[in-house]
Amino acid sequence: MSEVRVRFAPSPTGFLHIGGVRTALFNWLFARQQRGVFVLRIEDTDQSRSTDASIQAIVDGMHWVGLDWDEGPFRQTERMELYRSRAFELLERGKAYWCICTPEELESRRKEAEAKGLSPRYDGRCRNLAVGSPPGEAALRFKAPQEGQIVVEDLIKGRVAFDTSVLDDLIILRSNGYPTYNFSVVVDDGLMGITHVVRGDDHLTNTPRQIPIFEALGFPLPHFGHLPMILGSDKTRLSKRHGATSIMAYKEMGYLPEAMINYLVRLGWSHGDQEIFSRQELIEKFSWKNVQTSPAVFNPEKLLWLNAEYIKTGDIGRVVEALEPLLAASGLKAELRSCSREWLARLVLMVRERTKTLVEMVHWVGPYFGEAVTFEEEAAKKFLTPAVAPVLAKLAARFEALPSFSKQRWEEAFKKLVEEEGMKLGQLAQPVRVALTGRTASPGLFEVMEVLGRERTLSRLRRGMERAAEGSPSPEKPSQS
RNA sequence: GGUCCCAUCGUCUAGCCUGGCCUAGGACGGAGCCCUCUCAAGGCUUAAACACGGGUUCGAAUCCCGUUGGGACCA
Repeated sequence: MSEVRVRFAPSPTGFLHIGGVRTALFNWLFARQQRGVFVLRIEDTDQSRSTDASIQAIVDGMHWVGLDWDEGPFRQTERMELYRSRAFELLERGKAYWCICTPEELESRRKEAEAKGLSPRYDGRCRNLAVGSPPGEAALRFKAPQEGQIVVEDLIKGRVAFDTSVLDDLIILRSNGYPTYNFSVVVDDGLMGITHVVRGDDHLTNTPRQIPIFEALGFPLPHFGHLPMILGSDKTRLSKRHGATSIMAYKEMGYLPEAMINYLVRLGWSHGDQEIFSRQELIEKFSWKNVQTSPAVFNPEKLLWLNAEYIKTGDIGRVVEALEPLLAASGLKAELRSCSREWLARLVLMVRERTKTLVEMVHWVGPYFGEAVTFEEEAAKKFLTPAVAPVLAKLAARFEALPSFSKQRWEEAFKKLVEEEGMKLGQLAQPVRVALTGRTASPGLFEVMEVLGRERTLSRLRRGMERAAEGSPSPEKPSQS
């Protein structure tokens, strides 16, 4: 058994696309499962705007989702001589020929053919001309087979047959000396010893064009697999209109890479009813047989759900680690330095089940840093009213009488006071919540106190009481009962 | 236009290869109820699909043909 070698060959378009990540993922999973080699190759031949920055974007994206490669990144623009020499080799061996038809001629003949209802293929005019050294502008064409069938045993689609009559003699080297896509791909896949070419569905019809080139070049034929496309909600190709398509945009939106991978792998692949997979499980269970043949619609809501799952059930250290840079970026650098990892983990543990993204988590976690609270005006206006100020004062006094924080004891004290005042639990809970967090929504009150600690709980309670005593600064009359 | 691919709830999918276990299962999202100091989470319940038409067969989501509808590629 020879070693499995697969590749991911994106073109640098400025960022790494979600569809690309899925293609990379399937290749990567197969490579890791088979203990093979995963090659990264940048297909930048006709990308005049291909820059180091867009290659970096691909590398960064791959790093973020944790898809590591064993060889590369190779750049096609650095391999031009390879393509040229292989093209000339085909010329020498009579498998390619110079075509001196000008683009204008080709265009007019194409239109003519179309008008007659024929397929607009190259008519092979220069095929038997045997042009020696070309006088000026000329392209090199491959002599495609003219009879029989080309059968692709696709890993995913099964057997697909093409009639060679649909193939024309395609250009392999343009008159400007640049190789065409179909040629450079074959040279690379052949030279790199790729055993399984797995790529997007959109290349399926390129395959019968490429197979004869593999053969002419004397390369062993790899296996082929064509993955169905990822579509947007309107069933058209996924694009910016459907939301973010760059993988890094999801990092910025607070998604965990493991959630991203889990979502993407289920888009076109399944293992029974299982929804959640660890990376190791994926490597073990992945199989081409279970890859879907039909396209899939990208569903941001399910991705969001998965992200929430990973946030609330994932390893806490891992979640904290992913959150920290976002916290630092939100202006909490100093606070982050002065708090302990244990305390931060407790805080994250407290809020994680109410946040679906890390960005949401940053918002949820905000009130627990620093001494003072920032009241949300609406919340303060509604719940910190003069009427509750005395009760808040009593509560603070009772807590203060307790020597140290105890969740249970404080809760008892709280409930006792509620009872004595003839209130409902919620009537006091909300003002206290606003006093402690500045907001109307938070984790359980006593958990909040625990994370805040005795001193901050007390001082925030007093501050809330003051604010309540001041009453609403606006002239509006409170209308709530 | 030619060639090729595809078709199960709104979406991701199981089942299809190797017909009967399918009055079609799971998940997201939706609806309702429960829990509840708020917000979540959680629990329970529920609506929702085999594109259509022919065949083959005792029996078809599953096999065959066609139609329709999507998509890709070549220009």
